[in-house]
Amino acid sequence: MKHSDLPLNKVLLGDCIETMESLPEGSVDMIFADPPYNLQLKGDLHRPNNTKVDAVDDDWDQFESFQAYDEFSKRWLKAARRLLKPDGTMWVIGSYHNIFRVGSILQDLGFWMLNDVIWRKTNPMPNFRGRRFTNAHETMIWVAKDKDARYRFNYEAMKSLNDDLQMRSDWTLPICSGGERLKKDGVKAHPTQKPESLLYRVVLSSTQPGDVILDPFFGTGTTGAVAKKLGRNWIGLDQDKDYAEMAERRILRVKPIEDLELLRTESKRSAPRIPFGSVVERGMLKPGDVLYDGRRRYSAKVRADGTLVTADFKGSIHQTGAFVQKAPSCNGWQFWHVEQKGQLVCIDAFRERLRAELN
Amino acid sequence: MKHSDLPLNKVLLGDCIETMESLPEGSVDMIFADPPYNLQLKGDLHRPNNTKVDAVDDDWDQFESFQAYDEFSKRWLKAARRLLKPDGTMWVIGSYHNIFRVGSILQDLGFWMLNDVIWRKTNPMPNFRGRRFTNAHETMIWVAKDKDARYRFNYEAMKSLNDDLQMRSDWTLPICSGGERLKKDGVKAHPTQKPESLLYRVVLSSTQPGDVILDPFFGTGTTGAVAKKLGRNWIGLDQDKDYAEMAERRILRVKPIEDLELLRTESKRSAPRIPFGSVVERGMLKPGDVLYDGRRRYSAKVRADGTLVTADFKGSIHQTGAFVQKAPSCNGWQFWHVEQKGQLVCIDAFRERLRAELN
DNA sequence: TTGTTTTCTGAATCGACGC
DNA sequence: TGCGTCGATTCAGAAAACA
Repeated sequence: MKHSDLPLNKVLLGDCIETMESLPEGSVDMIFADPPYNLQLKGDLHRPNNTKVDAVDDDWDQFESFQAYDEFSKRWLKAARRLLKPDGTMWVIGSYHNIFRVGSILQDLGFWMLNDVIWRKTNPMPNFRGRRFTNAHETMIWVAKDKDARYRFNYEAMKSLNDDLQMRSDWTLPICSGGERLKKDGVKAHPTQKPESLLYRVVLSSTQPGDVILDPFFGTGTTGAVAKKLGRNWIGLDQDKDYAEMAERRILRVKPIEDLELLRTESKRSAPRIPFGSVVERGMLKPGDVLYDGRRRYSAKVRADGTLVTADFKGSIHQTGAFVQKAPSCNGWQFWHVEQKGQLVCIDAFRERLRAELN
Repeated sequence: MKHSDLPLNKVLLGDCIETMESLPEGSVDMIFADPPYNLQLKGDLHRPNNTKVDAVDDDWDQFESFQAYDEFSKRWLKAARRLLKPDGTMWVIGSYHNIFRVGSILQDLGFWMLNDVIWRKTNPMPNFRGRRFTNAHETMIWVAKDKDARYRFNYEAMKSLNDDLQMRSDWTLPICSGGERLKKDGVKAHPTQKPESLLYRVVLSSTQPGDVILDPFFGTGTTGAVAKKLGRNWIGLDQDKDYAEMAERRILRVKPIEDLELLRTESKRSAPRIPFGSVVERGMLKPGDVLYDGRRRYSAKVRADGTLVTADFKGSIHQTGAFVQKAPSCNGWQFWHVEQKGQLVCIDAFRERLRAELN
């Protein structure tokens, strides 16, 4: 799949399900969807008979409208699943009115749940009647296409964004207001415009520059604006011409971050692999040098071929570390140290030095 | 319905669905349920230090399929619905593995959703493999029996509990540990014991003294312990004799609180931690912006993930500040400034602004 | 006795790659 | 596709151990 086969960085007007079905299979890296939940379905539904409405019928009404919502959800989620690349992921946001239905259907369709992420609003609408808890959050579900997908998660970038602590499943962010909120004739243009900060974190966590991000319920185009800012491609679907025009105008004004280096998310995972043997080969350690664990409980000797040897074991730095600790596994780079000027220095420092040479 | 028709303040041993079906219809004011989560774990998980994570692998959490789990859920939820008084409410807690299925079924059965409430854990288990966001919350769904029910919500009590601000739908509470955690021979007695603080808030918000509270998955009896403490009646159902005995012994030791004022939580919380990443995410600084120290001796560029970069270093605001000064450590918030209208402004000002939003 | 450091643990759907 | 090998990965709070 080449990007050139896709209508990139524009809004496609029309029914989102039909549009998705017309786009090439397995072509999209990530989907962000903010589906409607207040469908005005009642008029379209046919009760099996025309009997007078009573309490029982009320229940029936409710059931039938859930069923209609489920049908709609299944259709667009199936179309979305078809569009996703095998290792692509999808985010769906909703509230308690619809998110449980969406979540169940996602599981039924074979999507694999990675996280449910809570958007905690710093400034939610208060509850006026005092009959419930202030509804101060929305829920996002993040899924991979299936259980074994090798999806993208920019762990280190998320950790950096959170002061070097793992990013949690609850995100505290304000709602979209002030200058960021699109207005038309002085009133808000769209009822559910999402804040760019929310999309920033979504996009930064699960895509890389150049990826294709699709939003089937584009609205005022927050997904596109953030995608452009972060150097990703976007495709917006919407059936409302006014929204589509507003979104395109909005995104036109967005300036991408130019220096791609600033966008690159660090991933230790993709750092070049350094075999321990090269540390010996390069003379940073010599055969016969003695390694210790951090507290000098264990020791081992370096051999010329980059293995270690103890009184009763021979093997890689990892195997030997695991053996002396009687542990199932061990990261030898972190475990072993060498004495330099009376201090124990972790051998991982040698690996870092070799990596720096390669960069 | 008189209370005398009910087996109050004891644990009923056996299958919870059968037991519920044997109790009188419309007799219970509130139900709190912590059903099996249907975790689908396979293989062991080790921490980075090679210790094994003690996961939930109990028989009662094993279901063959989503369908089997749904059938089970429908059965117990129907039985629970029959037991509830017309104006009673029910709470169900779960995680992303099961809560979407439970939520859908609740809606299908005609329950009326009042809130979904997020329990944010202050001290969740971290994510060891770095492949997801740290799963730091669980979800509770609070429902009335139907749309027009005149359910109980102690609005003022909740507001008082929250420093005279409306109680929100996200609750920040620690997990159950330390002395509160029931142990048997030194190891945790139950894999999923809930903290009493969580149940305090549930019970205090939606019941009044003298009410009957039923828990169909009683386990070690946290619901009963809190109910007794708060002067409510409780009924616990469980099929495990050991758990039942442990719970009864535990509740026997509980002393009811006479002065409810004591339950007020002093929540003059310390200043919330603001990661530098949020300043970028929120657009207060943009990737590529240049930061200087107060005397413009050093400069660094902001990256998209909230790290800084200089000619020969990349890292957090603190690490980078320390590096350029060749100092062992540095408070980046105080050290770095940005030029605005020709003036250097300390980036700590941004942190203050974000803190103010969190009030 | 008191302050400091180390250890332990909690509802977890938790790898990638080559042969 | 299945299996073995290599290698990457943790935060907060309480309790225990130690100084």
